[in-house]
Amino acid sequence: MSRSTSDVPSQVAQCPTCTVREVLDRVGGKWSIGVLVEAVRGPVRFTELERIITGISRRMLTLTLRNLERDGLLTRTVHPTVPPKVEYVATPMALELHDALFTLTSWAERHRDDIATARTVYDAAH
Amino acid sequence: MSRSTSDVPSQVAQCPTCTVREVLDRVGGKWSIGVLVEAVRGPVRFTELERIITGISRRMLTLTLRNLERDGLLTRTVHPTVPPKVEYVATPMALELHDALFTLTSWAERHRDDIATARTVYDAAH
DNA sequence: CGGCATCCAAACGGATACTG
DNA sequence: CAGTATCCGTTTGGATGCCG
Repeated sequence: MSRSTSDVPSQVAQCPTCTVREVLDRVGGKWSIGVLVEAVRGPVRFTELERIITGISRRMLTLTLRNLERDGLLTRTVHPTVPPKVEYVATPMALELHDALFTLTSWAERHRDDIATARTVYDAAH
Repeated sequence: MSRSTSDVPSQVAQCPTCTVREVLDRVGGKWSIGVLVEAVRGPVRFTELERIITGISRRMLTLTLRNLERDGLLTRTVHPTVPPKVEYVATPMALELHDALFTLTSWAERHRDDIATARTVYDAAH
């Protein structure tokens, strides 16, 4: 792993660091993961999400959905009925991302206690 | 797994979603990954980081270092010399995290073009 | 039902002067 | 060298009214 350039397929993000940041810029938001996870389970409606994801505001849900849709992680389907019905579902790409996040979940679970301890120790010393 | 009930009101993560968020709360910051990556490569000094990580301010470097240290991801070593010398190095736990992030990197590389395309399409339609 | 628009508060982050 | 303190602009996010 060199600091200098290796073979790059496209233009931006040569270094792994930047690549990771790309992901983080998408799902690093406070609510993105939560919305994503629900959409992976199957089609889900706006109001459903609002109920499931505790604490999210109407505005943030909208913003999160729009961003995920824009990045091609979510598909938005409008049913022209009365009352209106809109369903969101994860794309194949999002499913893969969901699986990739499992590695992180695993890490977090393994080290949850270590981190808690580290914090306690640090806070005690400062 | 029911959508309807929120069986656990606790602050601690039971669901995978919350677990992922725990990680993101640590390394989701603008500079965390960059600093982490450098510290994984070996001991690195404050000024070195300031030079390597383009665009970071002195304040943000300090804050990022303190947070990573607090979470037990970085070890800070002070050499009582003149002039002072402080070295930061990643802990074993951080090394594992670094590896786990590779899965995400891989995803981002595979789908970089897809995302770019999705954005173009979305922006054109709105 | 599914939003968008508006207003406001808090968190995040940059620049830089100062210090042991 | 390795920070801390301060100031200030930007971004993020919550609450809510309105509307098709």
